[in-house]
Amino acid sequence: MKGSGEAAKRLESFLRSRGLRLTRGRRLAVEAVEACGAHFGIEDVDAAARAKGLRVHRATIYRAVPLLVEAGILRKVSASGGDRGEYEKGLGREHHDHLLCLDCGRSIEVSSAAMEREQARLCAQHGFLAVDHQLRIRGYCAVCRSGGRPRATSGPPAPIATGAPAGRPRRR
Amino acid sequence: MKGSGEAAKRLESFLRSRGLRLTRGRRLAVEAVEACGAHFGIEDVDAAARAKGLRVHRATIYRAVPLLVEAGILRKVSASGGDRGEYEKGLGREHHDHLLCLDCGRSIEVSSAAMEREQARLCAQHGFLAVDHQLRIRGYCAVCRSGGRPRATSGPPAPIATGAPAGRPRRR
DNA sequence: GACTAATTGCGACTTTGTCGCACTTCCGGC
DNA sequence: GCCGGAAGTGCGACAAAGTCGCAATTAGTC
Repeated sequence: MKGSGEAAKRLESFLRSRGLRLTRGRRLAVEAVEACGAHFGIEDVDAAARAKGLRVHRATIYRAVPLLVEAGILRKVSASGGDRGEYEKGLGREHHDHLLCLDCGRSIEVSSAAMEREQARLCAQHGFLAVDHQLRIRGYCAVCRSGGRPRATSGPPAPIATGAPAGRPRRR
Repeated sequence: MKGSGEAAKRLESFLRSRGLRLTRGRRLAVEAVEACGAHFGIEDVDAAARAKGLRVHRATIYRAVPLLVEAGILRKVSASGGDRGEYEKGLGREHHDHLLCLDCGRSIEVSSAAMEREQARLCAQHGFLAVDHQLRIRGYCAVCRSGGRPRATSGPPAPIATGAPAGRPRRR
């Protein structure tokens, strides 16, 4: 329950550097985010806040999250389908890509120096200045391929996850 | 205006193989898609259909498009921000990745065998069976970097595009 | 041509996200 | 410590993107 330290500090200095205010809403947003799993959407942050008894309005979260991204506390990703806005914590974690299992919904994080190099080469070749990038490979994970696990189809979404809160797969 | 041939044929055999029907709605959806640019959303398909005087309901398009994806006629991508569902034609075009310019909004298609190889290696290493993948690098294109073009910020979205219909950038 | 299950059209509804605006709170100055 | 003004919040209304149930229609089959 303590560890918000770093993120909070980062937020504060970011806000200061931009002449923005460190407010209750923004602090609570960070707290709520801390309580989220590996990948989450804004609705999850909202839910986490509510679960912790923090009173912040949805609109405030929507307004705070982009700041957290700018501050480097969060990263915007589209780990799953890529439809709704999704985020992951970005502090103290190096860049990684995602292998997304279409069966159990799990998302495996991987990273490859060779890949990074190749991307850099591609960019250079096109005179493109990269800011960030995102690779998502969809397919079937080793566990599901060997059929050793309950499928997402018909049944609970397979509890084993990168660390997500509880239920990402729900949609309506 | 003629060329729907291939896609239509593909759709037909796909539907047949799945015991689904080749209906008016699905045919019109393909036609409308043909009229779209390189990257488009479902609303664009709808608009294209309307523009061609084809009467298809939005819901029908929403139902048809996933089939077109399954049939390999379309590919789902999140070329731009990655928020709303976006698609591109997938027929007869080999896989490519996207360099997305944050300034002019253009999306440059690139492909790299080395990258594909590295991805395959990564998957193998994790026992992951890839179905498809998507790499998106965001940053600034050569044109914008040299400052030679009107910026998206304040002003029309830079007409030079990968071939998109007309107005993707609009939101609300 | 008749039959039947798949599909469509339609509108209502949900979800996700944004906006304007009055009220509150932060924070630098005194 | 208190003040003042601007930044930020809460709120509800709204917009866009998607989905759903259902009656009417239609593609295929016999």
